[in-house]
Amino acid sequence: MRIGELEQRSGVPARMLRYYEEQGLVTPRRLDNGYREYDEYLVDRVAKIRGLIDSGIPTRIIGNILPCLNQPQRVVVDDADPELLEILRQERDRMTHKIDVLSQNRDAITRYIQALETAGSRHGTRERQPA
Amino acid sequence: MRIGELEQRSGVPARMLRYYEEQGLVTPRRLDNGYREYDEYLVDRVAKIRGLIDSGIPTRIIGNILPCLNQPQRVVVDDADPELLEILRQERDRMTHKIDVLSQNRDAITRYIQALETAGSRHGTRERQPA
DNA sequence: ATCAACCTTCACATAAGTGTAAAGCCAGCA
DNA sequence: TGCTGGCTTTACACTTATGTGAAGGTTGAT
Repeated sequence: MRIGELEQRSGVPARMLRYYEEQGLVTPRRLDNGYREYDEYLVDRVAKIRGLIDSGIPTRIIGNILPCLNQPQRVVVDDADPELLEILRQERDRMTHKIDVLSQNRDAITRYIQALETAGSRHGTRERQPA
Repeated sequence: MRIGELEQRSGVPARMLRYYEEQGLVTPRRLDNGYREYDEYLVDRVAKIRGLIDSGIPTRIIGNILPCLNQPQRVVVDDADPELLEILRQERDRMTHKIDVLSQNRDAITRYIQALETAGSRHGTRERQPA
């Protein structure tokens, strides 16, 4: 598909898709006329990239972990580059840490919201009911 | 405590502490001589701020959720600003989303690492043993 | 007096976008 | 045939967020 369709289907603006290509995160084939041609699986791929960037993973790192996310569960490289392996382990640990931080803080926010809601309803304020 | 001690104890460089103050995330009292004076609980606070920024939460948002993290579990505002409440709910949901994205991708990385390790050991490569 | 820790301020750096102009491609249609 | 409109291309510049470096000055302890 071309860039416009991918924009529609992935929700990622064409402008960003070109930017991500510049950053080496996606490298679509080119048609004879120079237009970018994207494979089907890239719809999910670019959504995933968005999520990762949004979660504080820099593009430089995302480039490294992309091979882990191959749609057509492709060949794991025969012999592992030990440097890459170490990068992956580090990044896995960093992600675990982010998950912990986010969980803790989300829970704190949740408790705070509940306290506010309780306080609000005690005052007769209109609040959404628990489901 | 002064900025140097906070730098030591929180691991956040003094330069950044001043920057976060500029962004309105911490507002230490001032001594007569103009030096910043930080309360004890800010040691944890600034570490939390670091974690949140690192997890892709912009400072503008962090400013909003800081009240949720009060050390001396302070007064929940008597009447809830419904706008703030909505911001909090949105941010809670966004954080949940980030957690999901990170978890999924971390698991994919973990599987990939294991595949690499297996492939490596099959080739006689030296690898760390499972504990 | 000297020296480290602190102050402000201005400037620079990097990442991740975002705007947009000027041109190329192509399908439909008079 | 040639025009029009929509999609696509590159290229250059601008913006915002998050820092970082360093100059030049003040404070306080020894």
